[in-house]
Amino acid sequence: MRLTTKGRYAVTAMLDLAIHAEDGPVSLNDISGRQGISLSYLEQLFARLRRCGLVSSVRGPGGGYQLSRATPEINVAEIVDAVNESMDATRCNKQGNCQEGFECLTHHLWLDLSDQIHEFLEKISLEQLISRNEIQQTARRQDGNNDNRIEAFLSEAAVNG
Amino acid sequence: MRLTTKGRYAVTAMLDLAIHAEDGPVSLNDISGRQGISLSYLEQLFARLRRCGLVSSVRGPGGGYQLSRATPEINVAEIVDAVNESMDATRCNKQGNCQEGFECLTHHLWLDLSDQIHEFLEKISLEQLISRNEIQQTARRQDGNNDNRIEAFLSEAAVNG
DNA sequence: TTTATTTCCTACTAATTCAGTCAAGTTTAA
DNA sequence: TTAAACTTGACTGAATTAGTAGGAAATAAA
Repeated sequence: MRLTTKGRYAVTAMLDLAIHAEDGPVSLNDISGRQGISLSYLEQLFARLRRCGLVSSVRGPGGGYQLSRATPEINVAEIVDAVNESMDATRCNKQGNCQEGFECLTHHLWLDLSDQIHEFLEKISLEQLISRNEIQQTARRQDGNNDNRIEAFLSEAAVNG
Repeated sequence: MRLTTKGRYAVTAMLDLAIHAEDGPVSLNDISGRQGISLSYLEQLFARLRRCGLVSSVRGPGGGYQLSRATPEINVAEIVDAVNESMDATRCNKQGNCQEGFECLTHHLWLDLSDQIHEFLEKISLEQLISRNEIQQTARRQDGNNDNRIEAFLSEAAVNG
């Protein structure tokens, strides 16, 4: 079992996508800028997310990615599953042949833990995440930085005619 | 966050220790034979378990390892913590500086998940594990193999005088 | 006192995965 | 037609895993 940057980045990016869904397709370049994730790495992650049917892509200028389903219909577990192998805690992939064809002494413990983790992550939808206070604050901070850049660009444009 | 063979072996070995506690100190060689874990690897794991005060050692012939506390007083979480870094799911070790000094968009999600996992594993003591049916069965199977070997040895000894 | 058994300690290694880069493509709106 | 944007595959340095190897120290038993 593992949860690494890969799975964490995927959820973060999907959440960014959900937050900025109103503006049409979101480019990986924008996500990269806001979330501090390298563009090339995002490309790899979204290839998997697309293959699992979680997002759809729009190519060409003005294109980007969109969620395939509404935010209440996407939960964190499936995002992590899409990019990470899984959150399975057993060694035997739940086969029960962990020690010479038989169950190891702790097989059922890890089975229970796997269920526990999966249930927890399954219960959390993107919509629920968006509605959380801390996340809205963080999102505003990230967008604020972006707005500042836009403002700076616009005022400069005004000066230059 | 990760749960690998290291953490799983540690819990398995501690459980083996708990099950055979009545026979006095348990040697790593015995555990290695019963649980199919390499002796050298066990030595590394028990060095950490000893440093964390979970087991005490008796050197010399007939020696081995003993639990430092009674089985209800040892839970799975502390065993995993002793050998694995931790089951912390955040990237920032709960510091909240995951993205350029600020919290990343999903910081609180991973914080909650970490708590969830830790609480779950904390609630499970070695005593609870021992009392589980599947574990008793597995233990009997493992000891059975061992008993067969002892029987074979004894009957051979009888033949040889 | 010797010997066998056991823990203790350090160093090494092959394989895997992570996290990310690089370089070439293809699509398609403007 | 052109450039923005996605797509794909190969590659890489660093870290971690899952061990192995070899010996030193302690100690109970012969």
